Amino acid sequence: MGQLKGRRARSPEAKTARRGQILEAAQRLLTDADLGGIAMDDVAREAHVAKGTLYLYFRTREELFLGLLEQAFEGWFDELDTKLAGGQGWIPATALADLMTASLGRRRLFRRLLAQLGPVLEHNLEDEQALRFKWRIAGRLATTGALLERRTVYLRPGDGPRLLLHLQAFAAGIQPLAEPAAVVRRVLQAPGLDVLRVEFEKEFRAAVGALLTGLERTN
Amino acid sequence: MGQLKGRRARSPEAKTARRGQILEAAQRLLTDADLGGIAMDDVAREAHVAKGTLYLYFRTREELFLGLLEQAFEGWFDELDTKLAGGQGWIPATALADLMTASLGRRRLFRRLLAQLGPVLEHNLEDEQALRFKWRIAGRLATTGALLERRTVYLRPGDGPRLLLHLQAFAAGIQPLAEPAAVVRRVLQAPGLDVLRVEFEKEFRAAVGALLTGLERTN
Amino acid sequence: MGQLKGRRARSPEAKTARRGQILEAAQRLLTDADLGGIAMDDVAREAHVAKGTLYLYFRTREELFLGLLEQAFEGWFDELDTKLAGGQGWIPATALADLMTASLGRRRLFRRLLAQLGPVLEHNLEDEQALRFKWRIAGRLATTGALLERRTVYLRPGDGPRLLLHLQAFAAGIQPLAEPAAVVRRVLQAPGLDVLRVEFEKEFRAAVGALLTGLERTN
Amino acid sequence: MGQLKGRRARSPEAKTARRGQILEAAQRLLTDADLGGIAMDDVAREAHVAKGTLYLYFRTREELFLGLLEQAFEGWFDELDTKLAGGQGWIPATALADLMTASLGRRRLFRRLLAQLGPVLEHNLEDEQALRFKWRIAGRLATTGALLERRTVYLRPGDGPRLLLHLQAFAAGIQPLAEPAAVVRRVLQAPGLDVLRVEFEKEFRAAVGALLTGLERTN
DNA sequence: TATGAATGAGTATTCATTCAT
DNA sequence: CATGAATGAATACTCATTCAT
Repeated sequence: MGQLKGRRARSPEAKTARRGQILEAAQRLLTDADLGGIAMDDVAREAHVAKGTLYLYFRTREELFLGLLEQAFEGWFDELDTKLAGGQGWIPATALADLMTASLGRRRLFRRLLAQLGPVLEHNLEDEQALRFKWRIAGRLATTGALLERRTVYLRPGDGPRLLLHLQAFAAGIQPLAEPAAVVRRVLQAPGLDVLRVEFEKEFRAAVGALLTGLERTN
Repeated sequence: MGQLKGRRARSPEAKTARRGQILEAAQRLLTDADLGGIAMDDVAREAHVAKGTLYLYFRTREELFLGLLEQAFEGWFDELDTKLAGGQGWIPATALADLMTASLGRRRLFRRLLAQLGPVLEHNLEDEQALRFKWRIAGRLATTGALLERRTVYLRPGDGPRLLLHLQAFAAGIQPLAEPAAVVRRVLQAPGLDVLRVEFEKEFRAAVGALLTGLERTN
Repeated sequence: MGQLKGRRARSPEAKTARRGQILEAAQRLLTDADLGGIAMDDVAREAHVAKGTLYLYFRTREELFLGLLEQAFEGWFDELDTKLAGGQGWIPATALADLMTASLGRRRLFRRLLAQLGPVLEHNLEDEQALRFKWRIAGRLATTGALLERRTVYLRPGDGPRLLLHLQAFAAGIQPLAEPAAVVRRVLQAPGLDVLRVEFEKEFRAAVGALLTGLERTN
Repeated sequence: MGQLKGRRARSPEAKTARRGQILEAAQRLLTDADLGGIAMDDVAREAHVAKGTLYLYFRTREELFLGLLEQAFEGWFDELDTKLAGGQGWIPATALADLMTASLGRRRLFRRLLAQLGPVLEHNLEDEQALRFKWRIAGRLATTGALLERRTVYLRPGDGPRLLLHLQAFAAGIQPLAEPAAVVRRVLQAPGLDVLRVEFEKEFRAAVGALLTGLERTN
């Protein structure tokens, strides 16, 4: 784990640890606050690190939070890989829908970051960082997607990664409806607005269930 | 229509016209720039209006852009209503997928705003404004959703509005992938990143096609 | 009285009435809010008049509130004149101190405006307005001051107006201590800050009592 | 003293020095301009510091200027303490009036800030700041007031602090008459307005002289 | 490496005043 | 006279980023 608090990080491991320490701090803050409401100052304070130190590990604010999203992506892919590689036989559409709903339902931070990817996170990045990120995602998409294809009948070559992409897109799109801003949350109590009171897992499961069923029946 | 250029807007129609003039200006700016990159100064200049005038028609920046989104929503619902009320008989899943893909494919601004709804737009609003907006959406969701149910066999009561909600969520989620920030666009040229080079209509059609097929076969 | 609400003010009386209507509105607002917290919009609304109308009767915001102060000054002088001209014989120092304390103690608005005279009110005025105001004050200072001299033994020629000037200055100086801003009011609850918890009438009476006694004994 | 010009202030002393540098700049500006006419931009420029730096040392504009007033208060109390503790024997009323007039007569900035205390300075403060300020004042009021009581026969216990409070209130009240806004200064040249052409030291001395004489004769 | 003081561009919002109707 | 849209100057404050120590 490379325990360090105020010490200097000289070894590569120590540096990785410090990087992680910062990301964890950011993650903690994001549990309660919106991305837009978190300043670098806050992250530094939460990480028990000086503000300047942040910039030793991340070139920009966006890179920092993108790092968080990357981590979240990895976690998701890891889980899927485990689940998919662990089992045997074909996974029926409904089971897969359940699996996906569960994995994304649990990952609130992931969903929240996902929803900010385009509007916020992918700005102010060096080409290099953006490339690294995209490469990483593409790679895991390929791997996990392949795994997905292997465990299903209804996914044709190339459909695995694509499905994953669609799922995360849908999750990103549902998220703001499921966890709206404070004003909206308050306002949605009003009668007649039931349609807009959305629960992530319910809607996600429904839509993804239909989608997978559709693929199953078609192919 | 209350044509006015530099004149003062005294009549209700003239005021509505001026409001529209501002919204159009904002819309024009949004074609090229990100929401985050547009200052009130810019809108004022583009609308040939003083900055203070903006605040005569919109209480906050967010309200202004939310107004734009509302307009876009209305436009979408209008089109769907026309299409759905105009025809006869049941619409098969594939036809509906085509219809939806077309209507959303054409509405780039709508998609872009949709993607910013949660992260940006729904902050700094008065309860009153938020409520008005949500009410409006809920109302049209109900109407158009009902129309949808009437023209399909596979949509059960309540599924119409819900489907619309899912579609816009999916559109919002796909959008940032289809039109990423400049850095990302550049970077995606790299080989091996094909999966991430996403075209809105293609992906949307595929997913929605499957989804509707799924519903069709299930119900 | 020149009853008018939305009607036009053509006759001089009607115009004066409308002017009064505006001043009354401003006065009403000043009861609860700080001068700095009252916008021309507010005055207009309270006076049931359009904003532009305000500028038909007062050239600037400052002139409006200076008008209020002038009115308050007149009221004060009127009262003093009545009291002083009404009685007979010499007024002892203590009686005069009581009289003055009472008359200023009752005039909260006057005191509040007085405290803003220099910092705020006397800016953004045309020479003409400033002159008119000062002339008016000087005139009444002279009259009432003379009255004061006539009813006292210890005031020598010229001391009357001067005393009045000193009294209003002291009132203006005490006022912010007696009615501090909200934060301060809250904070003054803390123990050890008793010296700063000031009651206007008490302090004013004490100081003025001593002052007048001093004059009485000296002259 | 922590001499620094463009250097960074890391040590506590250096930080105090920088704070002082900012206050001095504000002070310099206040010599010619009204509080209301001084923007944070101006202070920053005058202090040769970036605007943001101001907010490293003062939370709000009000806090900055309140800091100035506090400093001025301290200076006044310091002088009084020196004068009062330095001498021997009882101070007669006239001598005390002279002393007070001199000390306040010299402190133009103090008087000007004093006159703005209520209307402007004590807004937009955190409770903490307000409390600190009031505590400080109360403390020095107590000390210097006690000193005052020790050197006089006519001040009874508790009258010392109170007298000081009255004196500064009177100074604050006279100040705008003695140094009115430009318009007024111009206008006061007119004949018949002699009463309003006020010289601080003269009026202050007269009133305070009487007041102290009154106390002397009474007690 | 780490620090945290310093920077300064960036901006939404307010509001007295004007002027077209 | 009255109205109330329109104006646009004015400004405190934030915060990502830099850089002296």
